[in-house]
Amino acid sequence: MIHPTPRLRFAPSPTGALHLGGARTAMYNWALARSLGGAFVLRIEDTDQARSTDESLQIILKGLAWLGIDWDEGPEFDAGDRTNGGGEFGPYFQMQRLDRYRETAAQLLASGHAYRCYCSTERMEKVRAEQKANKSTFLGYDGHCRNLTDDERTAYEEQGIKHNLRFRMPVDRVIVVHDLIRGEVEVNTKQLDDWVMVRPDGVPLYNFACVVDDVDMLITHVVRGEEHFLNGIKQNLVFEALGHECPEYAHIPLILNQKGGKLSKRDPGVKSTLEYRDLGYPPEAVFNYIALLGWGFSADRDVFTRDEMVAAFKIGSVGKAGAKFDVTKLHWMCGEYIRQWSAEQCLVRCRQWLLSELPEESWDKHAGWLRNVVACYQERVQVLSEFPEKIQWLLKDPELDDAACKSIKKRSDSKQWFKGFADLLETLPMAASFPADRGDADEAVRLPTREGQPEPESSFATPAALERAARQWAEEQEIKFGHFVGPVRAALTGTNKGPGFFDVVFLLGKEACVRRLRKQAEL
RNA sequence: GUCCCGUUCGUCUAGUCCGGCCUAGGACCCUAGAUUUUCAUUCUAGUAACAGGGGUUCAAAUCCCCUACGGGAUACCA
Repeated sequence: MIHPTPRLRFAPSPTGALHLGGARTAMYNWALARSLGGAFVLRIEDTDQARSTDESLQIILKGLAWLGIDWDEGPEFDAGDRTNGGGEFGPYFQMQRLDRYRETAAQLLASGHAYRCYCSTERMEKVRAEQKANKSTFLGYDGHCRNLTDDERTAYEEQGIKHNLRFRMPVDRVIVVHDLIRGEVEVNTKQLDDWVMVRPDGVPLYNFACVVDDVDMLITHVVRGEEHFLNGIKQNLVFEALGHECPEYAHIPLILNQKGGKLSKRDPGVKSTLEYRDLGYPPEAVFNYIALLGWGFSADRDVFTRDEMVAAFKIGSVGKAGAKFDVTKLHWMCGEYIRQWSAEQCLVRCRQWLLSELPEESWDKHAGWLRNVVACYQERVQVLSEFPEKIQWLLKDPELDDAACKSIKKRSDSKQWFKGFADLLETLPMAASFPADRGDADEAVRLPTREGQPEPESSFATPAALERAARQWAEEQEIKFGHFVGPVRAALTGTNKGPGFFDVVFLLGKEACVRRLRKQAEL
């Protein structure tokens, strides 16, 4: 048997956000395509005209691009570093493929696989209600128009009644499908009704359009959510009616919310993909996390790159059970990625969150200082949107929080220390405070200060120089260094958390340190 | 109602296909300790699971059956 080029597709309908479940489906398709050396196609299923919007389309495209899921064929999209889309099997919007559906529908009508149905929505509702009332084991179309005579059809037409097209399902036939995840599953067509392929207005419905496109686009593998499992059976029969072989199917379980229920927009922590972007989640981390929902990279590793995932990905090893979404682990994963970056990389990534608090010009003017600020918080944040709040104390004199007040009150000598330490700082060649020009103070110093690193040389007081001066002073004053740091940090930063004490003093600069110490000394 | 799928630490999972290497491994969370000027990071240690019941077998998390529970489907949505 000839093995065709693997071609996979993700086929979203642009009727809303790309939530993480959809993103994961796209990712599994993408990963399988990449690992097989095949093509990844993005097809837009916009036949539900009432709900499809261009806005949703853009959200989906941006969401995929943000996660680094690139497509070989599909809508064209400029992702900055590359252009996705295009391709010779287009158009990739279903509403632009109506001719193909029309042709194929005519073919199926002619071959008897489809028939015209004149039943009204009202009648269908009534049939359905009766079936429920009778506790029927079968719910669905009753086949009213399945065997209409020509005369009956003509009569309907003459009354001006529009028809839709239904697929004639085989009666009582067992369909065996081989699913890459579920294995062999048997379904009896008794469960399925004659479903609608084409609406009265000529617009096709999902199960029909999907097959026509999968045939035309030479799709070889279909990876999608398990809510489509039964659709797979219906589609199977359309492929058969059309004389084509079925693609391989893989139905992946859904992502569940923390309670084990279906993911919905109301669930906390379960948002549209772009919301994660806007909250400063690193895309690599989100990618990594959702890959893990239903799949294991290896027995002892959870953190891996896109390339590593592609190399390791096997669709058959995706689990059959639904996975619950755990925001806490996502957050841990984010922190893990942020810590992997160099300080410089982190700075660039943080740009928008820093500039939300700072004048644009400070990006260049205080480049070194910002680099050091970011570096000090790199191991203290999990999402980048934490930055604005974290750096407030550097920008304006802080209100003291409870822990800070407590820390100051704990030592009866606090206020004397503030005054004395302020006096000391005034004698040192310290860098100025933001927004004043700090000269090249930040050029030589690379924060955070770590044990054992060589001491930088600078005409300014470095954290190491500050520490020497402070320790010596404390010794002369017979102050226990450990006692002194807590209250002073509180006075300087307004809290008892944060970077190393001398990094704090260094970053804050002379004027602000002295001002805050004297202010607290007098309260 | 009917049909399909599932169920390993609180959570994500490894192991299940081809029963013995499983006194069930890793990660998140939590707890304790170490390091530290705080917080964080880092490191060490600890708690914690084969849904229940029957079989088959010398041997079952792994195979079979039943029950319970969960998810999905049952649209002129996708």
